[in-house]
Amino acid sequence: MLPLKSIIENKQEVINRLKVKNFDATEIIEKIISLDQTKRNLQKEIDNLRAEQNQIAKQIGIMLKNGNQSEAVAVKQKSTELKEKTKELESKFVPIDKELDGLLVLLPNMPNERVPAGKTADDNEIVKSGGEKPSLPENKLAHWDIAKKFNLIDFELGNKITGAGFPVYINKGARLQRALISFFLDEAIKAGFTEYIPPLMVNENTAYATGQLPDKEAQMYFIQKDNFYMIPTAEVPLTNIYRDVILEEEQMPVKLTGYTPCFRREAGAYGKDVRGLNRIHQFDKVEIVCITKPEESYKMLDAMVAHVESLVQKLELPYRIVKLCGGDMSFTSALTFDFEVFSAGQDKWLEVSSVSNFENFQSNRLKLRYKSKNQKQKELCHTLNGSALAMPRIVAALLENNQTEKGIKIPKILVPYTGFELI
RNA sequence: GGAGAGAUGGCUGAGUGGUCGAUAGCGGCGGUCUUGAAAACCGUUGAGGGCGUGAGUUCUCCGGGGGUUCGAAUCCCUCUCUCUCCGCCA
Repeated sequence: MLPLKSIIENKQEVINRLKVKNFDATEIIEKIISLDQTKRNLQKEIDNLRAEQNQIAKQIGIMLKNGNQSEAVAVKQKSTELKEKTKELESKFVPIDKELDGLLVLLPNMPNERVPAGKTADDNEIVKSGGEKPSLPENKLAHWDIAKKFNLIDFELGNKITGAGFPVYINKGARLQRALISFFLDEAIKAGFTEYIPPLMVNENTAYATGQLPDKEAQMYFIQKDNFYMIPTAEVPLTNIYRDVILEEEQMPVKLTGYTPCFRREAGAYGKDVRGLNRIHQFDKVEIVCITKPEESYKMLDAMVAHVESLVQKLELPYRIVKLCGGDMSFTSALTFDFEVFSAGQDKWLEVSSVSNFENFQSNRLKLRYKSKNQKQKELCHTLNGSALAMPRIVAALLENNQTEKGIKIPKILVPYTGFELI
């Protein structure tokens, strides 16, 4: 949620920047400004009335102490009248306040000035490529065939136990998965991140604070009986650790990491991208989350991108870094870099990470602030997060790119984790 | 799942209808003393909003929501959470 103050103060800039996200905010902002004005006026009136009532209540207290019963009764009447008037104003105030909130929630985050205009993923900007695409024989396989051939992942078994999109990992398939989790966590810890194992289900407040509610309700599994949501990403519980927190300046930057399974309903997903591991309902991911001072968030974004890059490099995967255009960015992001790895069996680039700076958009809802050392003022922090990394597509690319006559070669860096060099 | 107790400021913990945004202790910050530090002493120390250039002023907040009252941290209803005992259990 954009802070109201900055919307009012930089009205034109907000409108212009949101255009990059193909969002016309003109009307909403006009409405917000006028509602805010009405709200303030009402609040002023209500405050004054309440001040008067408080005054009277105090007087009555003193009168009764002094035994002036009759005097007190007379003043009570006055207060009752004021109270009715206040109630009347409040009944106007509440819906206005709600409407204002409802409108604020509709505004996406402002894209950074570096974000290119554009409508779809085709307008994204490839900022860097690395690694080399493998040259595979004609009879190369896609990962779902490799998984079957070596009995690594059983998709049908998942259908039986749960349903489509819940694969079962077996033997070296399972061990490879576990190796990757450990490797990613170790790398994050080396880079200064603190590991957490958070809950996999969250309550409504938590889901709201990171923006999954009301926006992406359909994406989450919901446990009706207890009112819990299954997390779609570790970002949700990890970031919420810092909900309603006021940090000291020297506590920043905060750097968290955590491995969790992620659960996504993917309602409406269909067609070509859903085969094998490409899009599933439950998958494993190591997430990194950072909290910084506003002036340091873009430096941190660069560091996070560099960290993720080092991971795909160590795994010897061909990759490219993509800067998302306004039209392809998420609602909450100000600047996003996606990482894609080339999966040679399918001849496809697969998105394996998305690293974003949310600036103060999330902090505003989280009420995550810091107290600066010199000026005593409290200011909203900036939050960032990224996958480092998401397993299934990494597994897909590793299986596909490393297929040889003798079997699937495990990248050197992973061997200490897997305990085998070949599948 | 059953029975009971509780939720107060960074923490501990008072407060059961009238200057209570809240006693006290600890912690934090500033100062005196000291070569420096500790101790001791003095002072200061919650969050959010409105109005005001400012000093300031005012409103709201004692787990969440609702109610009673001129007036509520204090009474009533409801929800959530925590603790203790019993049951079940990795």
